[in-house]
Amino acid sequence: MSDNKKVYKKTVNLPKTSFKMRAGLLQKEPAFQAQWEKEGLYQQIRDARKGAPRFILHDGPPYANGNIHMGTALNKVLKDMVIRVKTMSGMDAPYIPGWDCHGLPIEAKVMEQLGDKAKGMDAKVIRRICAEYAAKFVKLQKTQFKRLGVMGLFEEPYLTMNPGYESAALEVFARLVEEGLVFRQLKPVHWSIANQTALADAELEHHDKQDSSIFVALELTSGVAAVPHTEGEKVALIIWTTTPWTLPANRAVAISPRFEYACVKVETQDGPATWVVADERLDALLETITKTRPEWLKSHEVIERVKGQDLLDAAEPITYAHPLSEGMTCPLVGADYVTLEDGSGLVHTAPGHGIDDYHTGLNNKLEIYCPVQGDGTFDETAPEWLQGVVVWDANQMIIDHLLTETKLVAAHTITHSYPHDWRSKTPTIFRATEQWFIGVDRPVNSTTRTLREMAVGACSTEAEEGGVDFIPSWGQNRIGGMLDSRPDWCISRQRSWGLPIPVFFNADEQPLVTPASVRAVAKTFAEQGSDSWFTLTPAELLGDYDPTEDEALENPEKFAVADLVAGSDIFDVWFESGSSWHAVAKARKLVEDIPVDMYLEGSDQHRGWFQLSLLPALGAQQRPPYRTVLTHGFVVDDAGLKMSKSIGNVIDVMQQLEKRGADILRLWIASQNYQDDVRCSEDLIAQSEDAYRKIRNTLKFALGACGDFDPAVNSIEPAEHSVDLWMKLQIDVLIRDVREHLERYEFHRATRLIYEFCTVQASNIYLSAVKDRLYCDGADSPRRRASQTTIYRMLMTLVKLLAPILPHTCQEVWDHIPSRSEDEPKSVHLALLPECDTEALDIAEAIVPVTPDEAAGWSWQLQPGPAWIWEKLMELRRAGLLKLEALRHEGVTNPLDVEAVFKIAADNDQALSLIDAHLSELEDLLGVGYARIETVDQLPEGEVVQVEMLDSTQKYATCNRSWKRRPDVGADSDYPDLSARDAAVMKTLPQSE
RNA sequence: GGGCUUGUAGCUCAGUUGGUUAGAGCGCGCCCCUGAUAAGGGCGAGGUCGUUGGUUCGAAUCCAACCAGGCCCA
Repeated sequence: MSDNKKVYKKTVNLPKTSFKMRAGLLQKEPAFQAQWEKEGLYQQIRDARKGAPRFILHDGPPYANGNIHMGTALNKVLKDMVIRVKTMSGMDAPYIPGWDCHGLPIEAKVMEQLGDKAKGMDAKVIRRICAEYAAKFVKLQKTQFKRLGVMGLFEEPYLTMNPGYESAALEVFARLVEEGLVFRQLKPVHWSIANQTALADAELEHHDKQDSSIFVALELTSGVAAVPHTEGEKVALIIWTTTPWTLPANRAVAISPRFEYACVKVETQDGPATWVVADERLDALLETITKTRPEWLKSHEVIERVKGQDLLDAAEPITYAHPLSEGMTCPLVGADYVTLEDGSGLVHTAPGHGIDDYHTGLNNKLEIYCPVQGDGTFDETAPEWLQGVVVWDANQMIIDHLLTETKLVAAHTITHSYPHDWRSKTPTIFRATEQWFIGVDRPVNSTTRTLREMAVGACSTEAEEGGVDFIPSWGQNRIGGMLDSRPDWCISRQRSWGLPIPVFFNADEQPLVTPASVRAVAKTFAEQGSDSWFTLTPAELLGDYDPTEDEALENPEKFAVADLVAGSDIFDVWFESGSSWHAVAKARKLVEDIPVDMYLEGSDQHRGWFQLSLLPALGAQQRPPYRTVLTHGFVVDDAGLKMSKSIGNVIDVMQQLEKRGADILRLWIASQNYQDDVRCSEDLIAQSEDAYRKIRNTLKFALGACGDFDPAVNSIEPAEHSVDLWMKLQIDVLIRDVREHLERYEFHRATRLIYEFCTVQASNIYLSAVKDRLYCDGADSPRRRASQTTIYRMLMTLVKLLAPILPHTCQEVWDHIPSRSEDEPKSVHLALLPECDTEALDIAEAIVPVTPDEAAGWSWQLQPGPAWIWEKLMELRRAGLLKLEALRHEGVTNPLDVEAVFKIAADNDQALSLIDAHLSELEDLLGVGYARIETVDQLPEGEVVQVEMLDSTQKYATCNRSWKRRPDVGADSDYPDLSARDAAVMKTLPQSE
């Protein structure tokens, strides 16, 4: 560098900012979070938005167990971005995070830790340990959520184990009792033998299991006339089952009235017989016999085929001898769920051991019989040889017994998918027990409609009043399908760690559960928590409740409070979290009444929280709890497979947080289309880190460019034809489009627009173009100030649009903005999103230019608007850059050593004036030293302006200050090594020597 | 097995009511700048639009089947 260059360097206005490119997020983010907490930013926002329209995003409580994972982070950050966008849109959007604290996973974990010590331990002691366990993880997860930059009322979260919450959940229960939706019934439920409890659907998972698949012949005891057979020979129904242990509870055989059944004459080693089996299943049955006991079946022949309906309509009803209970006969019944996919087309029906069987049992007045006890052993009502035997062991015993009795047709081992208890990973059974239910097909007292009807209605496409919006819209299909088919909701569990179902039993084992009795318990719980259920007497729990004054009781004299015994069931945890719209949204006065604005959870919650919040809300208040349901997909690995420890493709969120920082993770989340599954890997997050750097650098450059700019003093509107006007247009387009995407919660579109804006419009084009004037124009020159005005506008736009996504970085930028205008708030998080100058946009975009041909059809002449003009100029830029690239390969590597020549036909006045007006802007957009126009007689067909790039190293001298090679270097004799502009600038500067 | 859903360059995403040669940014490769420097600029190479069949003058787009994922069930 020459001495002169060194001298001039000091006179150049280089970027000036203390904002560092090195982000240091790992140190800065916790510092910002501490600062926000100290300054009470959340409360400041509440105060600032007091009285503004409310937006309530009601938090679905994560389970207070373990560390958060990537899915939790995705969910919380999406919620946080929604809250922040709404807040910055001027709404009052408080956020109260919550935790689901009760339930089996915690209890199981605690029991596991206690080991043998748990035996004989008092329920209230176990509950205390569970509460401590839950509290520990609430505290842990709270720290983790805050580390993600999630903003909310973390000092007062809602916990489902808080007395106030428990009491409020009981209030919801009281309403459901009042509406006649709560009932008690013997019903087969999924039962975990290992945990000795009924399980909710959500507590099951399916794994492969080996079982015995058997075919059994059940001999007819009456109605044989309906089956063609040889007089005097046995007639038998062939049934199939993979759970031989349920045969003691067999009470019927179900067939389909629609199918054809074959009457097959067989000769076996046990003698002759006629079998009834579905025609379509006969071959499969014979194949099984051939494979398992080929000697046994000597011959077979189909005598005739009869319709299932005909068997059901037999003059003398068909009955058969129970396979295990001597002397018992059972009926043949019809059912529509019989399939021909496997089995024999005749379905073994045990109403105490299966849901379909149960319904068939109800329809046909069969006994709901269940000889299996909670520990999985047979009770004293079972055949003596089975009593005390565990069902899994009973399978083989029963097969052996059937073989001895010559009732077995075939048996072999199969592997099939079978429900397992998600905690103990052991297979579950269906077992009929007395359970509490919320009925979905019972008319709700105050409406005559059923819960199912109301729920399906609220979620249907015919968006009636109070209908729910689903984002994405197929959520409606999904929840609708589930609501159509869901059974009554079994809300009771036989465990300790939960909210007790406030039921008392009298001496006759009759339950006391009325709106008043439930509310009495709710009152006690509000004061003393649900632990009181285990420490207080029923009289104390019920307080001043008096059965004789309870109109809901038909026979109050039978319910003397002193003689009552408290029940031992607790609620399904879903009932608790499903009451949060009342226990939190209403109780904390977030809303006057439901619906709240939004529930936002993963798509698995269509069956979970969305549905199990909808039902109680409809039951209690006949309206849905939410206006909008927004769902997101799951986090999967880079190949789209689910993350699992066994595959080893899990990306740990806290590890990423400690490695890269929250804003990187947030940017990654914001850039994903969450409606689908979200792919995640180390590399994919690393890509967001690159994007972050680009954004950060753009912000840094803007801060540096405004280092000596005070908007209140130095603002100047850009001159006509300046590239600043183009930039202003781009900013307005950005604001318009980004806000549109944000309003639709399409963060990934908004994020991409902002990012591409930083890359293309800002970095590649505008900032590169105005560098020369920022650096070399006089510090206070109008042209430079106009660019600064534009850059400042760009900076404020970006920092506000980005604030919901990158709260820490934007706070940092905000703190570095020099001479930030007085009307701007102290924190960017108190600011409003930028407004688009729609008027300017309309003017720029609405005036559409037309070619003369196109104009022919119009009655008036259209003028090209700025947007169109700039589009043409940008095309010239692209063409010029290509030429520049070609020149570079010829050895002219520095564009400042190049002059751009625009060739225009001499008679094209319009083009000449257009290019002339924008000549200096084109010079900078191309980054060349000099640009000029050259008129020519004619241009090739279709060309209006032709751009050429010429090596000017031999033609012009280089300006030692701006480094541009141009003809006006040396024009000022005082500064022979400077261009005219730079010489003029130098003369305005105070002489340093 | 059933319900809902997804499949466009290595990655993240655009692709209007079916209509020229399927786009962008990143990443990658090559080049340049050194006054945005743990930065910046330019150019370029990347795609049988999951597969197969069908409708159509014409399909990434409409239909069907299949394949591979995901969630929820059985």
